[in-house]
Amino acid sequence: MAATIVATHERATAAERILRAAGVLFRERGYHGSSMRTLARALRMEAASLYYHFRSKQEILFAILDRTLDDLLAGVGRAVASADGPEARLRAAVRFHVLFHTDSQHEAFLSHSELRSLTQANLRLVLTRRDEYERVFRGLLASGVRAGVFQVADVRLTAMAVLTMCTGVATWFAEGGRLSPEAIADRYVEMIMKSVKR
Amino acid sequence: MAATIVATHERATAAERILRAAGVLFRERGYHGSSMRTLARALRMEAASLYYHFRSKQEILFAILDRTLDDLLAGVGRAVASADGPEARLRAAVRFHVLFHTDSQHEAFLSHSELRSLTQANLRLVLTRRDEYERVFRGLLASGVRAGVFQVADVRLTAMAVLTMCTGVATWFAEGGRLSPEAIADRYVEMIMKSVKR
DNA sequence: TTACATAACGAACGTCCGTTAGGTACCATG
DNA sequence: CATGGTACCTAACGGACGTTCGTTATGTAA
Repeated sequence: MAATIVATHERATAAERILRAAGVLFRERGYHGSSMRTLARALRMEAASLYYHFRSKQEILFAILDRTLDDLLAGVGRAVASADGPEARLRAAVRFHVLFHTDSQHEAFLSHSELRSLTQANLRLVLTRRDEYERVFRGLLASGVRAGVFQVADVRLTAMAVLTMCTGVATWFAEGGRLSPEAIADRYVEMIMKSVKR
Repeated sequence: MAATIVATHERATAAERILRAAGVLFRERGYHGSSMRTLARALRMEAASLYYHFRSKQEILFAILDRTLDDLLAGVGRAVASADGPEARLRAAVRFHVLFHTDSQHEAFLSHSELRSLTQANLRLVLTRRDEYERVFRGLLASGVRAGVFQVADVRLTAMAVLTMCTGVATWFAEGGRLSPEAIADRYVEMIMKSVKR
């Protein structure tokens, strides 16, 4: 999962190391609260050197969100394809969504909290694909309702509720905490399935 | 609800008008993305004049979060006191929580997204009271489990799931949108009760 | 050896930042 | 009518910001 940004290895390219560090920094202090000098310091380089790899600070933020959406869309596609029937598919999609938010915690958090720091053009690009992602969940809920296995008052609202609930995991999850990502995912799946089942 | 920050009236004090405008601005551009000059412009004054009412930019942020927590704690207290039994109490608390996040959308959003912009001392103060708020929901869930009306695998995790799900409303709610705050609250209450009931 | 690519550097640019100092109208009250 | 607080103003401070510049060190292929 989250294969596009590898980076934890030392053999990652400079651009990947920059994106990884920027993800952590932006998440901790926010986009406007982080300076190119601080980011450079974390990477043991000078601020000017960052401009060899990226044209601007904005481009770094956009690259993070863009890759995150790549991973989200590819991941949910794989999850849905791996299962049969609305119930199993929703389970797989929710499970993926939660695990993604523990796995790529920083980047996932940014995808929601720093949309406001994108230029209008970049925001449009990101929102279009985020919509696409949300449509997957609306589709799963709707087909479950049609099949008579789900009962939800409002597909659109339920999809938002499910997504924001799981997305919230990125705001409080702590590595090495009481519950493992898998345990959290399992319990979230159960809570959600109980809520949407007929 | 949310009576502490009145302000929509023209008869609000200058300090209240500043907090109200700062809430909107910080939410739109973030704390570090908003300057005292921009805030002043929105209020048709000069940046220096803000310092007559507040000692610093940080004090403005803290005042917003502090008042928001006042309102949250007082509101959930009233909600819980207005009902009898774990089920009715949880319903009332959830309903309040959702309505608060549509009502005081900007301030509520900040209470989660701009914690990172607080000084350490201010953060400690805010987190202590946020913990207190979360404990209310954990308490409601636990007493429902003890009474045999709820069945949840993990009280702590379920409380976080419920809270972040409702909190998320502040991220997407739009005034004059498809659903009224009351309709959203009602449906959220139903989804949650269905998920936690035995 | 020549030629070019890669990846970094330190210094400087103009701009904006949060904040402070000092001044000035406008009141209400003596 | 004088006084003093209230609520704002203009001007300025030092510092940090994103970014650009010219330069350098190293590697690699012809």
